[in-house]
Amino acid sequence: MATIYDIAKKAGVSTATVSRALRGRSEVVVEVRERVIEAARELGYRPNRLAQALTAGKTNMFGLVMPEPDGNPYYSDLMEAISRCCRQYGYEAVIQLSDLKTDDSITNAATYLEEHQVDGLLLFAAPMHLEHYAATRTHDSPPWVSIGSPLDFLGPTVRADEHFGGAEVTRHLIALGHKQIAFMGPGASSSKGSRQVGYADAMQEAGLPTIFRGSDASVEDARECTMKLLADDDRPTAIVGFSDHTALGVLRACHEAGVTVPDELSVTGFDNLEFARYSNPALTTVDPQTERIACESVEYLIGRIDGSIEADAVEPLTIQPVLVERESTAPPPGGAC
Amino acid sequence: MATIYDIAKKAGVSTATVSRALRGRSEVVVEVRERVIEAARELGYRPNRLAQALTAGKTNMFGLVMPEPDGNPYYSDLMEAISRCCRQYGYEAVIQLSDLKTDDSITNAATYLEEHQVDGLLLFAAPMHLEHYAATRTHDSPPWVSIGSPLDFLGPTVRADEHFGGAEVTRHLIALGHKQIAFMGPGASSSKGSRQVGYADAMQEAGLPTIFRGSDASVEDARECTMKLLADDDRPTAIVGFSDHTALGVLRACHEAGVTVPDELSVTGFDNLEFARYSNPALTTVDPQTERIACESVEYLIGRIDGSIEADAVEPLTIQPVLVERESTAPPPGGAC
DNA sequence: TATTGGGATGTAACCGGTTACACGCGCCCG
DNA sequence: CGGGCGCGTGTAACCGGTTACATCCCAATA
Repeated sequence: MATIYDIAKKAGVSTATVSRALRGRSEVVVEVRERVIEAARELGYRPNRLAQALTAGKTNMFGLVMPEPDGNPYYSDLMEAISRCCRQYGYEAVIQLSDLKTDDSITNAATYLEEHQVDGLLLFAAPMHLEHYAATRTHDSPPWVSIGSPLDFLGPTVRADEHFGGAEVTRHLIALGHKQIAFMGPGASSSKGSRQVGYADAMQEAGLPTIFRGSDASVEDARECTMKLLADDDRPTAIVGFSDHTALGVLRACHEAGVTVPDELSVTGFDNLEFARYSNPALTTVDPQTERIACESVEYLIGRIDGSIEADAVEPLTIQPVLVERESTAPPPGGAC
Repeated sequence: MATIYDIAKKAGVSTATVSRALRGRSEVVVEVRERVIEAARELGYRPNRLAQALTAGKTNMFGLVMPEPDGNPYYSDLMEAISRCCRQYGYEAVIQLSDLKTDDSITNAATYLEEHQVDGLLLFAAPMHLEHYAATRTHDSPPWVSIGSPLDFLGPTVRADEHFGGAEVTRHLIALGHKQIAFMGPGASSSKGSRQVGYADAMQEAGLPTIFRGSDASVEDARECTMKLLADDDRPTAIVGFSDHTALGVLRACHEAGVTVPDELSVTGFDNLEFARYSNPALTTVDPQTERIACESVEYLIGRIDGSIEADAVEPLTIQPVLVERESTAPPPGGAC
């Protein structure tokens, strides 16, 4: 590759002048500037961003650590939103996918990005991963923010109010007259702010018993667990899905079992993915406002960098999700009993 | 951040020795090596990959340029496959999303990655973007390969045999007895190897007329165009979707119009996304073997780098996709007439 | 005319690493 | 006892840029 030395030789000036000319510094006289630019063009010069970043001490990149999507389109939504928002502020998002196998999975991915001198980090991960990461950070680590962590995690966070979302969708079902409402998906999460707890709190508020089923967020698990649930004698009249992805498995099980949604069973999701609008029936779900979360978290990093936000201002920012009513919910069979 | 200079001072050795010790070179005596490593640990040292890459002339990164997913989960599948495969070979994938607004969209994204000194580029893009890119490359550009470009594009390419896939799914419908089969999605593509042409060729082979509908790959467009199509007096008995994403819109339109799939209408997709297995009815589709495409293209780049593959060995590698029969296809209503 | 000032340009240090080469030391051998 | 060898380590150049500072030149001013 051509370097500024090649340009300098060709244009008969020093590298300092080349650098100044290319960066549009005013000190360079017009005639020289044009000579330099012409030489650069002829040589097909491309700046080496590594070298630039090394001297500048700044890469204009933000690192995004997130799980491998594994078929769940939510992650491409998130990625796209973050990427777009970074660009608005003159940054590029560098994405690092991470399996979540061990406690230090996220930390490793983040460390890799830090070694690449990203100017900030966005972490989409579970509390335990975040705790591990936070514990390993030092004062000279770049600013970071956790996205969407559905909990009382102590640290800089921008998230949807999942508790509210979970409660809201549950209340929607209760208002329709449902009394037996199951939650399908990873339920063991103990964190206070989660969708699961939102569901549980809404149920308790209404004096109804909670029913947790499912072990992970996969479609297949949701399908299988729903199949079992539907075979029960007194099966629930509504299922709250952990995510749209989970709800897909639920809907599929209903189809296989010949159960009509929403006439015989109501189903809800969470994420408002594109397919939720087009599934049959279209899915009642919760829109977590991913675009807003993305922007707020990027803006937080920008604030940290320009100094307008202090490192210890850890007030988590919570975005209110909105309920999207569609076709998959209706009063329970036999009317609101 | 701590640098090797800090370590050198702390351990009482030169930076050269620090570098050697940390990289595990044998020349360093054990006692010194341990002293250096201990100092590094205490200082929380993290190597600056920018500086390393600058001297090494190598970043161990591959750039992936692909369109903004815009709700289509195919792209996260692709991204994940590529990312995973790169890692197997000791590389990391850096993803750059690109809108496809202008001819140079892809070129700009690729240039950005080249300036970051990626060791190779994977481009997922349309022929016109690739032509533009190829035209701007010079001999000192890093090796690159186009992925999935469904055509007779001249240049290094790994792709699914989309023509075969399109033809295969069409033949499947013909074998079931369908005579009026429409293609839904962007149809104007003139490139020889596309799904569209596969469909058209299979129809012609059987002496049947082609019916092209739809203008782009969006779900909404597919839904609207299908609605119109279903209102026709002699509507088709089967619809070949450009992608699973498109088929989603088709299925939705059927649901809205009260048309039962597959009893009254057969529908097929292309991509074999996860939701295709769980949609109602489960979608007959074509699996493009994304995992294999990803691996082959990464291996091509590796080959170019280690010199085992010549730059002008442009024989495009074509992967045979496989038809996945599920529930959305059946003989036409009234039997095979 | 000598002085001052300021603009254009070059020199060289620096960012954080890697490594070719030089050097010093101890050991072995003739 | 001297020369050669090899090992461990340090010095300094280098990767490709940016920029503080020095320098030079010319016009304006006293």
